[in-house]
Amino acid sequence: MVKPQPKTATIECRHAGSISCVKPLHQQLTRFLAQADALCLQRKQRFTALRKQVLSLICQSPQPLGAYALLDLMKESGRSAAPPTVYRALDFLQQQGFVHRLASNNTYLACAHPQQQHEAVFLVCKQCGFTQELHTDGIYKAVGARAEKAGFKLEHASVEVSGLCAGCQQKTGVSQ
Amino acid sequence: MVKPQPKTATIECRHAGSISCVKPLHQQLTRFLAQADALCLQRKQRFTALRKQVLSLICQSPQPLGAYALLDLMKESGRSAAPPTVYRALDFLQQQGFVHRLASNNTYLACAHPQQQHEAVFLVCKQCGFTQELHTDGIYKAVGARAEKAGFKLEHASVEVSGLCAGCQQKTGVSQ
DNA sequence: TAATGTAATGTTATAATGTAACATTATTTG
DNA sequence: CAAATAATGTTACATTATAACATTACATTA
Repeated sequence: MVKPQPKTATIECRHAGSISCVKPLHQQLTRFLAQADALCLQRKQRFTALRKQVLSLICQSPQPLGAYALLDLMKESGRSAAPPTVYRALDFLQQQGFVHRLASNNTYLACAHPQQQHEAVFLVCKQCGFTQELHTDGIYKAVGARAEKAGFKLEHASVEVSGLCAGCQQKTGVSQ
Repeated sequence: MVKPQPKTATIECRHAGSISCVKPLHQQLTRFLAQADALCLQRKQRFTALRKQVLSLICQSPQPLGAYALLDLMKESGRSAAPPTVYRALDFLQQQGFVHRLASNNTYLACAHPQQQHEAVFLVCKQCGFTQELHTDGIYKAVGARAEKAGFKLEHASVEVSGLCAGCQQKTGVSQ
């Protein structure tokens, strides 16, 4: 996938912490890494160079990255790496809530709100790959209520939406 | 508890067609296949022996099946098959809306309501693999509204919930 | 600080999932 | 029937992910 350059997210919200969801994450890289560092310290987890590099690469990418794309980037930057290395780092980063995995296309992206537990909705543009993370209580409440009604104990819910982002609609939608 | 439905003893929900969402699909196999057959005829699509076998196997499984599990079942039943064969059949069945694919665990399951276009919510038990397909307008309306607000043109939404089904909660949850 | 235990990473090999490309067979249509 | 199209067979390979074990880094404490 992926050719045209993505637009940036334009979602307004007010979360704790120093990361803004309005500004693209790669423009706040230092801040994002510092926050991860602080959270690890607080949680007595080790934010090693490897983990930091992986998070940094994901953070700098305009689109979510696959594990092997990540591996290639690591090699380019001089660090030899094999699949288990990157998968382990990804596991850690997911556990800490710093990245999410998109099951619909096997990619990973930085989480805009690593401070708190949350569930998110992802809007994945099938044209350019740009992915927005939305936080919406309403949807998860509805899912939770529906699950409970079915006697099901919800542990994790994943909502992934495929379609066209605003930018790509303009580019491809005019002819129709 | 299921509300008593008006008329036709075998149909216990309000959907068009002859398939009940209350009764397990494998207990209505013949009917399910007949319906798929009828829909294909109507749509001028070919419901070949291969496609029928794949749908039948999926339908008979209590849990969603992976493509390679399906392949094994086909081999057991005497038909030699290679991956592209089963993937092509799955593609067709998905296009016709007879099966869904679960991205969260790369499996396929029969659709309880192949008659109409719909979006579904899947409750996947991480213990036993049993998966329920729910239809809930509310959730999809909420997702759609949220996407629209973000200027995103929704084409497909996938909602997959992981947790414990009622049965497995009893088995594993007693100590708590 | 040396000894020890644990966590993290390196390394090799392989499993699991999915597709490209082209050959062959079956079905439909002129 | 011939020709076109659709479906399936077949080979090879791409992509995604993990198992198993070796090594290194870090932390603890005697």
